[in-house]
Amino acid sequence: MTERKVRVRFAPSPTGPLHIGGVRTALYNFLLARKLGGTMILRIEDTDQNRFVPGAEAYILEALAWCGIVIDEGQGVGGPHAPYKQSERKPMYRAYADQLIADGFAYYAFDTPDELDAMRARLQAAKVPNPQYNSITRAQMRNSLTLPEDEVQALLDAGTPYVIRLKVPRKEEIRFQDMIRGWVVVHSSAVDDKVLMKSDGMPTYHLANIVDDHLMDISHVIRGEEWLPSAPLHVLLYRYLGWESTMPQFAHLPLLLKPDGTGKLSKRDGDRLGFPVFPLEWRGLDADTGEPTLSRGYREDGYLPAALVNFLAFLGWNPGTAQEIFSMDELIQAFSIERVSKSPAKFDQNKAKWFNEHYLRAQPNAELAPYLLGALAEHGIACTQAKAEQIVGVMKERVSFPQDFWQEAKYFFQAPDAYDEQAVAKKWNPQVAAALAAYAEALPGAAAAAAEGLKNLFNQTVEAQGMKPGQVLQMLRMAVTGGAAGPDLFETLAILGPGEVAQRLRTAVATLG
RNA sequence: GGUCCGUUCGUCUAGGGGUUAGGACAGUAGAUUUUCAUUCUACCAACAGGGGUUCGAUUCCCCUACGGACUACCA
Repeated sequence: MTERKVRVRFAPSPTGPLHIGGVRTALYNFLLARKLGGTMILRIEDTDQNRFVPGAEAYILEALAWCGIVIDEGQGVGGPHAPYKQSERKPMYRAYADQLIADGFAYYAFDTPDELDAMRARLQAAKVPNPQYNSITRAQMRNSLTLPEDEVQALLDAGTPYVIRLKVPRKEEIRFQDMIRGWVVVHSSAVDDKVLMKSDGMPTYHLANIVDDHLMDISHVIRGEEWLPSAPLHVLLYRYLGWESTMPQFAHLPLLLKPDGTGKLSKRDGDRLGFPVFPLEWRGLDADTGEPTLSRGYREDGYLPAALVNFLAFLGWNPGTAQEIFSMDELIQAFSIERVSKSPAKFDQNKAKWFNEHYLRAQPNAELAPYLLGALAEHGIACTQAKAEQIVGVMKERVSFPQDFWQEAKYFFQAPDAYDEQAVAKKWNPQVAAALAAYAEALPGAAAAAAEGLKNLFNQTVEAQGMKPGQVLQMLRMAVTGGAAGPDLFETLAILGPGEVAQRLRTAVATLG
């Protein structure tokens, strides 16, 4: 096999927000391109004007960028094969359909929707196992294969609506090699005479896809398994167009399934099970009611892009080693299509969360601080970058998502307005109160405001009161934070500062007696 | 219904004709921690079923079951 430049493409339809499965497809394309020193192309497949959704294209671009999937060429970045949007390439497709007709591989069909329905109904009534427009049934339909030439011409001249269909042979074995599944063989009798050009003059996905992949010199087609059934049709198109020698290699990715039960993961599953199926939040309109809808996004739910990417990469692929944590660069190094599994993967929120916790803990405080700062700003609370970094530093071991910072770290900014009743009932008593009061008095004079100094001072003060630190510690935390659990207590006190701590202790002692 | 694809712990998966079938997530228990969390340790848990081939099959082949995708002038 001759060496060929690796050029892969991700070709979504702008019919709505990009599904998480689509993100994975894009990711695998990107990984392969980078791994092999190739080019990653983004093409927008918007041949169905009825399903166009405003904002979907911008969403796709933003989602990919957020994930760190870089587009080398295509929509949004340009390149030698522009335009990269099929609606803008419309004039290019017709010539290929004409070529197919001229070569006897395609034909005009004038059947109306009603006639097509009637045909299917007839076939179904006759218990034909697979009703379709094909090598047999086309003989009874109104097309350029059955109609006299002059009549066809007359219909064309009269502007009668028509489509162009592929003339699929009656008996032929169509085979191709899939990089993931090996040889796939389909008999042509199972393939119908697919519409290539619609009556509105737009190509269908099938024609546009093959023409563009050829024109853009695509070397590998990596797409979801839902395309496997139409791959034989695509092979036929490459052959009839005379492009078989440069036909890309196919890889059909296993599907992403619902976490429970069975079936393809869908938007509704996310709503039902309470996790996002989209990378970014999406505001759309309900297809049935037209009501505005809001779909959650991984970004808004607090997932770090690196965590999502790592998680997604492992849904259907693994390196064959024990390593599970991979940066994008490491994924590029380790990735190979051969190690993509054949079987579909169920979506596991627990694993996604675990990845996120891992990346959160590995993230530098300086990069985490903005999350807390943002929430503080919303509540009108001022805070320095340095203090926010300190807080997220002690908090990040105990949260799953950045937005948890505010909820968990509230007490750094607001004195508790209530105390954990159970803890109070169990451990609060006059001696404890006295010890805490003594600590409050000693605090302002603390030589060092660092955790270590505060701890020593606490131990000395409590022991001077004739008690053991362990008897008072829990109540110290409770008096200062209101709760019974949290990060290292003296680190917490250090961040708060001796003055604030003393103040809160006095309040607690006054309140609880 | 038809065509195609698939099937290892609850989940993601490794493995592969002879293995105590490995790892991770989740779950459980313990250690550490003033507490919670982290961390560490241990435990729990799988080759869909039936036929072949073979000295031997979870691994190769066939059948069945189950699951999925597709079956539009949607992609």
